[in-house]
Amino acid sequence: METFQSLLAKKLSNALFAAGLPNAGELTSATDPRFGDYQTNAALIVAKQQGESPREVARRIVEHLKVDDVGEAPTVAGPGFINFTLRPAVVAEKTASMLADERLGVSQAESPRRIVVDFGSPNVAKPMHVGHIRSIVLGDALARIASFLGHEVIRDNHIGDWGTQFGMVIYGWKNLLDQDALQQNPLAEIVRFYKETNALATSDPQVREACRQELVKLQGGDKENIDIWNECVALSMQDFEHVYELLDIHYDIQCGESFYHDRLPGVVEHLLKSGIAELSEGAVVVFFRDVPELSDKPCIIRKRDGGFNYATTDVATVDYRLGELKADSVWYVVGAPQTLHFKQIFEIARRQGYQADLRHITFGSILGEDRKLMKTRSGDNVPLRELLEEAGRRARKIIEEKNPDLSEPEKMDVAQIIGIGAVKYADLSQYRMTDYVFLWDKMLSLQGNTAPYLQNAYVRIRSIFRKAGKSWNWHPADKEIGWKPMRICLNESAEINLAKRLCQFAEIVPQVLNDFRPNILANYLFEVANVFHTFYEACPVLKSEEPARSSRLALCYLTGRVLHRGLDLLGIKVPEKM
RNA sequence: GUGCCUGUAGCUCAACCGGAUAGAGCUUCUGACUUCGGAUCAGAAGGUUGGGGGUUCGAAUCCCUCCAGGCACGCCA
Repeated sequence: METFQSLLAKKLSNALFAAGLPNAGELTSATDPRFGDYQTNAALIVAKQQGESPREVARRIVEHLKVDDVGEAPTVAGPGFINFTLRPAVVAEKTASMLADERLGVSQAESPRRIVVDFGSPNVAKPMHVGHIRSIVLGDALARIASFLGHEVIRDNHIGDWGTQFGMVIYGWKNLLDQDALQQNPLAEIVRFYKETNALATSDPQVREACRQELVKLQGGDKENIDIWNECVALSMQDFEHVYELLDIHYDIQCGESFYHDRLPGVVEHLLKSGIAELSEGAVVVFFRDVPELSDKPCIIRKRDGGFNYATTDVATVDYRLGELKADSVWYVVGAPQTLHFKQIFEIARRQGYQADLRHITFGSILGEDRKLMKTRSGDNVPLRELLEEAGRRARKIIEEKNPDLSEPEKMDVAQIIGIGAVKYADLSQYRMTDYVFLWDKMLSLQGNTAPYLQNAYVRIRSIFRKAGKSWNWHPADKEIGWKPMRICLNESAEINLAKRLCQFAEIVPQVLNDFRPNILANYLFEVANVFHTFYEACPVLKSEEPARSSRLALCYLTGRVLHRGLDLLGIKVPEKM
């Protein structure tokens, strides 16, 4: 289904051609309702290129614009903008066709790609903490959107399950393990003795050496150490899975660092042979002498002592994803501190001849109310599991206040949906690069740009349909569209505004991937909820006469589906009641 | 020291590849309820876009410079 935007863009392009002008500028939705629904700055750009009067160029373009099938006659305004206004009847038609479309008008990508999305990536023997939220939530939302747009998405959890920390973990397991505590809370106990070992190793060279020996034994395949390692990985995974369940996150593959362990010697050998890497001060190093920004930033892929590091693993990972998984694109949803590292890894991939699209998608930090990195009172990282449980508890409290009549199972279910949704939405509704302040009251508020506000709009719609009776008994999540083709009539301005906004869903969703910004979709959904509420105030639905009644019910239905689908693309669920 | 990121209303954040009078929400103030779930809506107030230069028809956006905060810069991940 073609969007108004792309339809008008084609018409514009034709008009420019017919007027003998170069194709230029862009056609976007209007920045202000006074300027109609869509606008283009094409005349301004062309006029600049050709040294002519912008308004004069605009007039020439307008002469060739044939848009009478969708809108009013285009107007020239301001310095030379051309504004377009849609006719309500055309909007009504489009709205009706959206009703019958399972994809709500969103087109599949013209050239579907195979995309590996690398996000989350927790470390074994360390609990996931608040710092992991952004990677998980962002990565999952991007994966959902890419998948909806028709790409083949492989979600990969690159778990930190191999590396020097295991020397200490194994030493701690052998010397400091408290079996009872391990039974009680396995991961907490592992973290405890890992920290203690770490402290010991820092102050005591003998412990440090012992840890190193344990690591050497592990890497040499020592049976006892391998068993301990396996046990620690399994216990950690249980904890991760619990968090993933709370967050409704599902990976397609979980190729952690250990998965690549066997491949590392081959990787280094290959890079040496091909001349990409060289020996330097005993280590194997890749220099980027011809890349200005990396010229003084070499990348070590094998340490002087023969050990491998995370750069080695990441090169092996690129090999696997591009060489064996045949990915066209890899998205690394990883914090900004690793920017330099990924520049190096991507450059090494390029030198190996890979042409895939490799992206490092960075994001800002989560701050506490003091505007410093969010920590517990004792200065530790905030465990993610506890944070999510807290979200559920707080949501539960609000539900008790606002809607005590819900049944107990409903309360539990709704609290989960609202609490988790609030945390996810707080993250996704803002530009990923800026740091943001984590405020419970703000994200759980029923007012403003929050998940509960959007969920409430949806709940109101569902409530209307419960009252509307059996003949309207379908659900937005149903695969089957239970809606017969019907006429939509748009008379009130609130109806027109709502319908126009709904039609933009298909324009917004693909935009998210331009620069990996789910906040564009979040803001759009907020606007939808907003114009819906205005409509809801201004236009009675159930009490109105036919044909307005059916038409308004259809608008409600479509709004419900857009909210449902839109939030689903962000990984957020909606309750039926709240 | 070098490089990257960030700086927008009192607070939390938008503004898509340079577009029109920089938008929301919270807070404050003024209105609208025998409501389809008022958990809402309508309206008002609130700005030298960190400072200063520059590029042009036009700059929060691009360039230069300074300030503030964060991060990274050869054997941790």
